[in-house]
Amino acid sequence: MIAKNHLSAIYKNIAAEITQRIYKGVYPSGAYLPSENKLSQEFEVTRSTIRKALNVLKEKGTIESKQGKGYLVKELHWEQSLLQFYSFGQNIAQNIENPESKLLEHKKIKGLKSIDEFVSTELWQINRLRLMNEVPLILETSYIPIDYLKNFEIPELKQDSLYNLLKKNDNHVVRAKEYLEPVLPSLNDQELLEVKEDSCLFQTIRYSYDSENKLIELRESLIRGDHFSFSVEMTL
Amino acid sequence: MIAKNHLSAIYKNIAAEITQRIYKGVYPSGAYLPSENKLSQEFEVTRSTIRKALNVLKEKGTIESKQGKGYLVKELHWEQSLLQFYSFGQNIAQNIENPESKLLEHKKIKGLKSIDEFVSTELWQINRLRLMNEVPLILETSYIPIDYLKNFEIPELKQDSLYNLLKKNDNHVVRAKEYLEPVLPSLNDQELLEVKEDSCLFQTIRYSYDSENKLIELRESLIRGDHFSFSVEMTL
DNA sequence: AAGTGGTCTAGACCACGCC
DNA sequence: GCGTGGTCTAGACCACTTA
Repeated sequence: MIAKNHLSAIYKNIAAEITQRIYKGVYPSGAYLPSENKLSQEFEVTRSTIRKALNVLKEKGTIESKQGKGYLVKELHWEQSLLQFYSFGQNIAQNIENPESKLLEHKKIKGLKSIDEFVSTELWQINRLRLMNEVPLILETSYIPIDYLKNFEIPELKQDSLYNLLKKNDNHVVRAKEYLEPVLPSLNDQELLEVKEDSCLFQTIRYSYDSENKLIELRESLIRGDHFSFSVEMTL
Repeated sequence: MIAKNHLSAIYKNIAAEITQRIYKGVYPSGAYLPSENKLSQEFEVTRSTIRKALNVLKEKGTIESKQGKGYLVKELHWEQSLLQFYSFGQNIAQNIENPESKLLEHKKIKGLKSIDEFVSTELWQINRLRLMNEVPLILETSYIPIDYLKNFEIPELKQDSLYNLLKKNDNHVVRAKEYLEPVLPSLNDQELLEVKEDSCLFQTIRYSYDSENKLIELRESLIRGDHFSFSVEMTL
């Protein structure tokens, strides 16, 4: 039951409740939410209050409204949100074609000195190479506590995304922060990404957290700067 | 007068009209808009329709609502929006301290081959160095058609921002797109930014357009990657 | 006390998708 | 035709700011 609490508006409580249900899988991604009318009956408010609540989720990109159909729970929405800033080339909005992912290595390590949260945590280290049209573009290294990824089968990684695997282990990423820096490739990077020693790369580091604010993945990516570019657009 | 046109919702037309008034200076930045009640009288709609229109501008960052006071027209909001992605260092949210701007050079050039819009346009080329706490951080080169910046006095540049100068010449930037790439510094860059040849930089290229979609500034910035980092945060 | 934005109600009509 | 989301109205009460 949603409390009528004047310290925080009702629509915010409803938005939080619906978000929780999405986390917990009551409203699974790919499915539609109950209609505005049904939700307004359940929460005993008018349709406009429900609309205001749903609008909160819509702005965050958690759901998407389709006239005549309903509210669709989006999958991986936040990962796409991060990716929307990347584009290929400068003016061309090319589509992602023939994406491919090669698993280079996976092993257990005892911890990461440089990351406070992972200093003494047993981790999976997973190295992958991402290609597009057979051109190597991104070199990824993920670190995930083994506790969060107990059922880990190699073939799954080739088909499923890491986030889906985490989901199956009941770990839901709800917040992520990503940092970008320009770097030069190491010898190993040069070989794998097929670039020269003087061609700069983007290095991104992404921290992914669950709803309890625990770090569940650290991902370092090296991205070829000659094929990717980061872009931001602003309109008054 | 706002037409009741069912091809596009009324609130969108009102939002566009108010945006135009902000462009034209009817509602200058730093001032408050007329109240919701007054606007609903003028446009002959209910308060909720006005609120929906104002919400469009609020989401874009054009205006800001303050309970009990009104809607404040923000200044340079889009430039701040671009800047919000930059941060100093990785985890520290340091403030910008002792900012300084050195005018290195300014001259007229006959055009830029690499930019279609500027191939045969007489341009101002303005080179500036930005420092923070006496550390050189950003090397900027701006190209502006001389037609758009007729009254150009050197001392003004030291105090006023380029956008304010353009505004005084009745050129209002309403849209900008910025691209980011990792690059290595040239010899000249190394000297000015005080970095070594193997320390990577961010190169950003920003295109600024006015309301008629004319390119009014091209700005290339070289940013020290060891002091700046780009970051994006996403929340479900 | 008066004016402002923030929230919420109850009801209406429209445009879209599907059967 | 029916259910869905999208828009709009008319009015109420609240919280905040300023005088």
